[in-house]
Amino acid sequence: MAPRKLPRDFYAQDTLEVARALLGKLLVLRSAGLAGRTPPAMDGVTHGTTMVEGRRIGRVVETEAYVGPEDLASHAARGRRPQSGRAAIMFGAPGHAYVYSIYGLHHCLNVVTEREGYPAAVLIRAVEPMEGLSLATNGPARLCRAFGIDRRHDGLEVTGDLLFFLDDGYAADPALVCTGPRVGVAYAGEWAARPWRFWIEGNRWVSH
DNA sequence: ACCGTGATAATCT
DNA sequence: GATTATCACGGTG
Repeated sequence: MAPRKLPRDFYAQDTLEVARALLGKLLVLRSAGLAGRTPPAMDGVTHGTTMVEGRRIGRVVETEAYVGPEDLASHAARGRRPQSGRAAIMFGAPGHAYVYSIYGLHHCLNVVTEREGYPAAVLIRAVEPMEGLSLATNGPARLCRAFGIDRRHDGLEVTGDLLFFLDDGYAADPALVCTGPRVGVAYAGEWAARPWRFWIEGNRWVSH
C-alpha cells in the first residue's frame, strides 16, 4: 500500500490507543524547508563515516503514554504549574511535538494527544532505523540525537512536512505487543506501576 | 553501582 | 533576580 501520513484525528484519540497504534508506524524527519530549524548535524555532515541524508526514517518500536493532570509521572501533573512551563504544549491541540531537554544533554520527543485543554502525550522511546540513520535509536534521547531533534522542534505539527508519522501498511503482530511499567518514573508513586509502556517483543531496538 | 550535565521549576529574597 | 533541587537519560564500571 502507498504510505499514508497519519492525520490530525489520529492523535485526538485516547492516549493509550495512540501509544499502542504508533507501534509499527514510520517516524519521518525531513530537512527540506527547515530554514532556521536545521539541526547542525543535518545537512552534508557526517556521523562517523556515513554521509547523512536529508531524510531520516525509523519504525516506532517502543512508546510510553503520559495521561492527564493526575498522572504524577507526567510533566503536566497538577502541582507543577505545568500550564506556564515547558509542558504547556501538552495542554494544547493534539498532533504537535513536545520536545524537552533533560539532564542538560539529552532531548526526548513526545506527540501531544487527546483534546485541547487535557494534558496528554506519547513519548517515542525507540525506533528501528530504516533510512538516513547512523547513530543508535534504542532510547528516547538516543533517537533524538540520531534524528537531530532538539528544542527547535518543540511545538511543530507532526502532520506537517518536517516531522510526521507514516502508515506503510506494516502491522506489528498483536501477539508481540507488550505492555509494562514506564521507565525512570519510580518517583511517581502508584502511577509508576501503570502499564503504560508499549513495545514490540523481540525487536532488538527496544530500549529495555 | 555511580555520576556527568545544564535546563527547568520551585523557593527563596 | 538569586539559589537550590530535581530530572520521562545514557555512558561507564
